[in-house]
Amino acid sequence: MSAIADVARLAGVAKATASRALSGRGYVSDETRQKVVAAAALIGYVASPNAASLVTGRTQSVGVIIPFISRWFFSEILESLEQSLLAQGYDMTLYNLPTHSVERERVFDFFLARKRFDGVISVGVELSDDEVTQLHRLGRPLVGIGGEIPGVHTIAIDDVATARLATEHLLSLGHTDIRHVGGDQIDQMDFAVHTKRLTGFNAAMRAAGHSTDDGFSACAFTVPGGYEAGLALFGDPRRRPTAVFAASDEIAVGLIIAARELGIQIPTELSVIGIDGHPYAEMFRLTTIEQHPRHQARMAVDWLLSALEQPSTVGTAQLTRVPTNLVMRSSTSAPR
Amino acid sequence: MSAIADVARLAGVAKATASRALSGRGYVSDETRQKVVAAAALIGYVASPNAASLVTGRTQSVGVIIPFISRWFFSEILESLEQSLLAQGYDMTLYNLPTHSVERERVFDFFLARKRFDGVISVGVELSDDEVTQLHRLGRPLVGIGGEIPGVHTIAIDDVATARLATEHLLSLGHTDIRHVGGDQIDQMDFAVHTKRLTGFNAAMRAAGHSTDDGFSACAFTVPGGYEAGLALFGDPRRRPTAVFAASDEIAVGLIIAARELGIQIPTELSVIGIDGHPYAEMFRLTTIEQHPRHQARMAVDWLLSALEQPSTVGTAQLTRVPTNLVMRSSTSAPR
DNA sequence: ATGAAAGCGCTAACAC
DNA sequence: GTGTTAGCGCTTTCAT
Repeated sequence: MSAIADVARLAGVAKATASRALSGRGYVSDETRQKVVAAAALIGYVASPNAASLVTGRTQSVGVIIPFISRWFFSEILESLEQSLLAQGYDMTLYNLPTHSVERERVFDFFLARKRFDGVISVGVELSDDEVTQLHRLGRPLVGIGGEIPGVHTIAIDDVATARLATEHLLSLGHTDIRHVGGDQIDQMDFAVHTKRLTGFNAAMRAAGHSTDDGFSACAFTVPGGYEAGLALFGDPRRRPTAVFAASDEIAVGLIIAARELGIQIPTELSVIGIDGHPYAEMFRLTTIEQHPRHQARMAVDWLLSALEQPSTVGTAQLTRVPTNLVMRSSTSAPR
Repeated sequence: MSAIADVARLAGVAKATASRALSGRGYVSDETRQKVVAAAALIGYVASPNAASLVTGRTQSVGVIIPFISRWFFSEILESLEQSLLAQGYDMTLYNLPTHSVERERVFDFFLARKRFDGVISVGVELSDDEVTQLHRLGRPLVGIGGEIPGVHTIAIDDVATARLATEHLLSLGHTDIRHVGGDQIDQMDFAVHTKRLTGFNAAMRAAGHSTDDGFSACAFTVPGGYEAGLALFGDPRRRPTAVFAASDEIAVGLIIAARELGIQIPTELSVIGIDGHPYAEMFRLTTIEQHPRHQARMAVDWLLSALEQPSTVGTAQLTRVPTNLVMRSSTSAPR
């Protein structure tokens, strides 16, 4: 509607002065600023971000690419990213990129190429070298959450160590017949999360002198996934483990639901531990390892925004490990 | 990087011709188009949407305002919106607006006023008259999902009728001692969804000649919320209903978990019905009423994009009721 | 069917 | 401190 020229005319100054007064950049006398601000308020002036972007190259918005929206960890990240960005005056443009998707190429070649963002946050997406190069060529800072990407600043937990910690907790209680129920090893999430958690489990088991043969069951990374796996795994009492390390709280909850349905007592007959810090953990009194998604999200935004202010930081790509911590609840105990 | 001038030079034509060839608007000979397209591909030209927006007024992006990200219904809507919009070449900018939030004013006055979108989709947000006026003044189409807003085209289910249908199912099985467990009547979601579902419940109960005194328990609209309510409601066997209508599948699942923990058999001692179509419904064999979020999302996008093509449609604000349907599973049966 | 030129609304240099 | 001027990269009349 109204342009900055209208504001300038009304305030009796030049466009440039009006621009300086409103943006805060450059020298303007207090008196003039007041006039300009009043004039702008009077006619309800709102700057056109397009026009500003065209000349400054900044868009005041951040692109987020993420493979899931509805899974707890990711929606938690998303919510936190949105809040942090909004608080700093940034819009958040969302690209939902399922792992094995035909959209992926399109998002990179078409949507991201449009450069409608000042930076990109990649959540749980393992970018290929080509994709990183492509993104870097756009000259915009890039932050990853969820796993190491060469040349990209990243916030992530240590999946192997976390899985080892979970397993060690069960071992320390005296369990020896422990299973790992986690994501399928073929149909992986990015960053080989499934493999890393299995690796941590196997390492802990072997270090304690236990076999890892037949120690793993695959399932979908969801409550129903854990439920299905639980029905299959606990069906035969003779082959039932005394403890299970689930690769996520969702899976752990599904396992517990299945166990209860089969009449198995938690934790006297079966101990279960998960990873995440999901709100359901409380309800199921699930022992779990928290990975603080909101904290990770805030760190990512902080880094991105500071990289925007100090473009020198661009070379500083490094991996920040976020500590995870064990929260004990009564889903685990010593084997009887 | 490269601008349209580069493409034009390389193809040996004027900027205007290059623009026409690439955008598809206006007359260009096939031969010329080919040359231009080849030149663009050669130097990896991508049009600057900012510059284009500045002159066309179109941004090729849509703003979405939504109160929750992690609740199933909303994340399902979000995922579907994103897919539909992406498929049509639109970016999606997300504004997460918790119901009682201080951010709300800021989003309207600052973020939405920037007009960085061609249209707005409001999901589960009951816009005030002022907000609608404000949005309409921006001259952009607006579509709502979740409840009637005067002057705004809306996609919604009939909450009262849906709640009545759910209650009638329990009544038709022969239940007379039925409770409704739903959202708090003071701390409402937008569109008074909590009240509407309670209203539908009360209407069905009274129509069948049953009292509605003491027939309602409030809880959070989540699985843990339903769980808490269930522990409280089912604790005393003497006051236990034979059936419960839960205002959402999440609540219903929480109730079932609580009931099982208390040793109550579903459905022989207690029948439960919910609303949503949540993926957990299958696992808990929950009878539910589906409300098809993805369908609603697609309808909203379709309407918005057609309104963008035919601005005449602007006056056509109307309420489209999305049909809901009962899916019977074994969480309900006749009272014994 | 194509080219030349104007201008979308803003900010950044450079004068004063 | 403030005004003038020159574009940012594109689309769109208006000529031709």
